[in-house]
Amino acid sequence: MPSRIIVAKELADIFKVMGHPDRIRLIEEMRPGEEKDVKALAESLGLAGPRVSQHLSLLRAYRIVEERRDGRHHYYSLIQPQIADWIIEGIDFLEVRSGNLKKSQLTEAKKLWS
Amino acid sequence: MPSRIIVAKELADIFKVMGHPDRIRLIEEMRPGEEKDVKALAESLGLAGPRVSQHLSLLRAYRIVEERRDGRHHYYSLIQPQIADWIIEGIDFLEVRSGNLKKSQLTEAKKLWS
DNA sequence: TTCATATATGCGAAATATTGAATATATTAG
DNA sequence: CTAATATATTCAATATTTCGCATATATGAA
Repeated sequence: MPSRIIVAKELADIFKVMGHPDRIRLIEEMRPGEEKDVKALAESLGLAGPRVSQHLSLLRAYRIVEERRDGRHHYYSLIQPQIADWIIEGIDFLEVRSGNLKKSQLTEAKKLWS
Repeated sequence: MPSRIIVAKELADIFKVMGHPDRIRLIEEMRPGEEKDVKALAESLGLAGPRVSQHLSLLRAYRIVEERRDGRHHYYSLIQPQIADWIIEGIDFLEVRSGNLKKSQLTEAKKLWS
C-alpha cells in the first residue's frame, strides 16, 4: 500500500480524535507542560467527570496524552506539547469561514490559549 | 458564550471535515495552487466520481475549496493553500504513535506531497 | 433534437460516534 | 473494616457519517 494512503489514513485518525470541541479544549488546558488531574480538567471545562475520563482515554489510546498516577489522582499531560501550538495555528484557517465568528473572538481565544 | 468555547467548536468542525483519508488526499492533490477537475481528482485517488463530488461539496461547504466552472468541467482549488502545508506539519505528530507505520513512510509521504 | 460526458444530488443501509446514567475499581481517611 | 473520593468502564439510546448506487442536471457534440 502506497505510503500516501497509509499516512492519509493516520492523519485522518488524529483529525477525527481532535474533531470534538471538548477534546480540543482539554488539549489546550494541558498546555506546555501543564499536567492536570481529571477533576481539575472537568471543573475548568464544566463537564462531568466520566465524560472527561472518556475523552482522556481516547486521547490516551491515540497517544496524544499520557497519564501519571499519584494515589487516587491521575495526572494527564501532552506527550507532544507542540500539538497544542499546531492546533492554535489552525485558527488562522477559520477566519475565512462565514458568519458566526468574529475576528476578535479568534484573537481572544488565541491569546487565552497561548 | 466564551470565545474559547466557540473557537473550539469551529476548530472541531474543520478537524472533523479533515478526519477522512480521502479528503486529506484531495486537499494534498490540490497543492498550491493546482486546480483540478473532478475527474482528474477521482482518477488520481482511484475513487468513483460521485464519491469525490460528495467530498468536494463538503469541503466547499466549509470553505476549504472553491469551484471554478468552465463548460462541463468544475475545477477545484484550495481557498487557503497553506492549509495543505499545515496538514503536512501534522505528520510530525504521527511519529510517536505505535506500530503500523514506519518513519520512512512518513518522510516519503511528506516528500510526495511537497 | 439526441447522445455522450462531467458532475451533482438523493436515498437507504451499515458503520461509528456521542451522550448521560449506572456501575465498578482503586486509594486514602478514619 | 467502612466510608468517601477520584477515576474508569459499561450500556443502551440517539445522532451522525459513510458508502454505494440510482437518478438528475448541465454542457457540448453531432
